[in-house]
Amino acid sequence: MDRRQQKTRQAVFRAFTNLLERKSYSNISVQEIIDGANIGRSTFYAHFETKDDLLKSLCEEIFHHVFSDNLKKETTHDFSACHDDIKSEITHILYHIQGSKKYIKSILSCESGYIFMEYFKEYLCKVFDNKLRMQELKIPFEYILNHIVCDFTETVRWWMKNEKYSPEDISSFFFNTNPLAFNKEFQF
Amino acid sequence: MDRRQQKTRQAVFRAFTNLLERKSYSNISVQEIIDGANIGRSTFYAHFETKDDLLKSLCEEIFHHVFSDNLKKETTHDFSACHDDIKSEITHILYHIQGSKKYIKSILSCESGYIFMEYFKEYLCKVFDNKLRMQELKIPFEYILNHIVCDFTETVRWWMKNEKYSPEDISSFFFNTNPLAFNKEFQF
DNA sequence: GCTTTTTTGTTCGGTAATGAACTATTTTAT
DNA sequence: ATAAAATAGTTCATTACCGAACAAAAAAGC
Repeated sequence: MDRRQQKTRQAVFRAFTNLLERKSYSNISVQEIIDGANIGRSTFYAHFETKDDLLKSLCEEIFHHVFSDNLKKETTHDFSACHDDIKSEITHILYHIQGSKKYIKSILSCESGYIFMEYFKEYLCKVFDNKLRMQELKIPFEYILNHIVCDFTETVRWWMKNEKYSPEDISSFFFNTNPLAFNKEFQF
Repeated sequence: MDRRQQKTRQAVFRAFTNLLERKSYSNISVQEIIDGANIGRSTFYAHFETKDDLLKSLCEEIFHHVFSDNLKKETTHDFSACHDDIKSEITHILYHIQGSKKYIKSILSCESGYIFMEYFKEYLCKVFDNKLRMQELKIPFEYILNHIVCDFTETVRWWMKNEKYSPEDISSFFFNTNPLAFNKEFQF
């Protein structure tokens, strides 16, 4: 991507998250973002259609960073290594989330958090989809998937407000409260 | 000035001074500055002819900031207020120098310091020129002017290495070691 | 010495940013 | 309720930035 576009995008994202730290999403005007990013009016609209579009783009930027390795791995379909170490993969994701902490915390601090959570779940569905055990279950697979995904997103939201824990800690909490979903020995 | 030019200039100045903190002026390549500023090659040369030109521009930027109020005041030729409170004017300049401390320290840290000092003296000559008492002196006026200017620049250089002093402190040191030059009662 | 690599400085067609002007919509104030 | 002010979103001619390619000089390696 052109260096100028990259700079503009980053400037807008930075201005936007800085504003989100101080005021809620709906109270932020496009003009404030433009001023904060120190760009021209038409430049903003060349990149983003609306404020909602900006939020969506920022979420996608974050997810692309957080899940980049995982989604790449999925395309290779390395089925043998697919099920072997889910926990380390989750820990890995949590490390990336820790790296994007500043952005995520800003977004989660107000109404925009809802949008973020919904997009987050979409991505997580792809990640967990073929990680869960495939045995026939007494409970519908979609229910289990939704259960795990929601649990994970809420875990992350909680983590962002309780920063004293490491990715390993969080990973441990998550797997200890969901032993059955990833364990082939048991069944729901 | 166009917003893009402003950004580019600031990016180059920032990259340049960051480099000056880590390595000496002559060991810094134009390419390093370009990379640090994250701009295109041709963009750098659209702003600055050479590395020396960049240094000169940075000095001028600093002096414009440090002396902006004083040079403005001079154009008005407010002769009555001109001689009345030199000390507060010097203190004011020292406050501005304190504000540009980061840049100045970087430049002074190596060979580029020599260039800075020479430009600095040029500006200071204009400031002190009509501040010194105009009586006929046993010593040539130009000698006194050079004496004061050099003393002040060296004072600033010393200050940049001994940051524990306030502008008021430095101003006091300076005037206490040069009582005669500004005092109408005495003569060299 | 010589070759190779790095750095410097220039050129230019293509692209993104600019800002001012404009309309339309929403907020705020009175 | 209505006027005024702020915000949203569009358009377009102008300008700065980009990057790749180029030649030339300097530095480094052998």
